[in-house]
Amino acid sequence: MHDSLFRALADPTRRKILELLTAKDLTAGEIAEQFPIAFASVSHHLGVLKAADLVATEREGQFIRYRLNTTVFQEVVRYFMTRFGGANNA
Amino acid sequence: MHDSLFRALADPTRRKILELLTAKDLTAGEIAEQFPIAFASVSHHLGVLKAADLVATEREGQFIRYRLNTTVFQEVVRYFMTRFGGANNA
DNA sequence: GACATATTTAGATACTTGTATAAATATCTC
DNA sequence: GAGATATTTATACAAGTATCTAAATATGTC
Repeated sequence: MHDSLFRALADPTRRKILELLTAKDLTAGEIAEQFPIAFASVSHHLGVLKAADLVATEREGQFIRYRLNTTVFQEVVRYFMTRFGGANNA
Repeated sequence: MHDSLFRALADPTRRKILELLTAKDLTAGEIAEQFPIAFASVSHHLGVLKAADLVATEREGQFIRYRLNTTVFQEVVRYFMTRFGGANNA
């Protein structure tokens, strides 16, 4: 269940994309500009992030705007807090 | 810097190992028993977790005991809290 | 030191994945 | 609808990885 989520977070380009989106929502092109790789490659990463539900999209005319899905991040934090955040073994 | 950490978390077997270690410290053999894969494969996963500093080891005679390194988990939570936990864009 | 147990390391293989280029789809403007 | 811009999808390929078996290392016991 968490699998696509953690796999999505495993790539540094994708984590960078997420960090960019914390500042403000961005179109696919605005995101792709920030990276030295091909637009299609960034698009692939965006697809992975979307499949993991880490981002959501909305079409705006020719553009597709990406935004963070903060709900899922809360789930990630909850995952770590519940499993690893409590009292530790001796 | 976080790279080995997130890559380590990307595999479900490794996450399961971490969860086992939340209950109590375990030897490599005790961990390996829990999985349907070869001992050597589990050993490989343990090596990845150790390289990511998610676990620490201590030799006990013939055995090697693994324990969680909770400090790193706190760093993970902090990563998410600082970057994605705050107020969101409109 | 020889043998048994515990664990890791080495080498091989199948699978996954990140990237590229090229083609396809979608929207806008004329 | 033709052409331009924005984005995704298809295909291919190189690099990474999860797993296996076999060999190597480390410790304990005799």
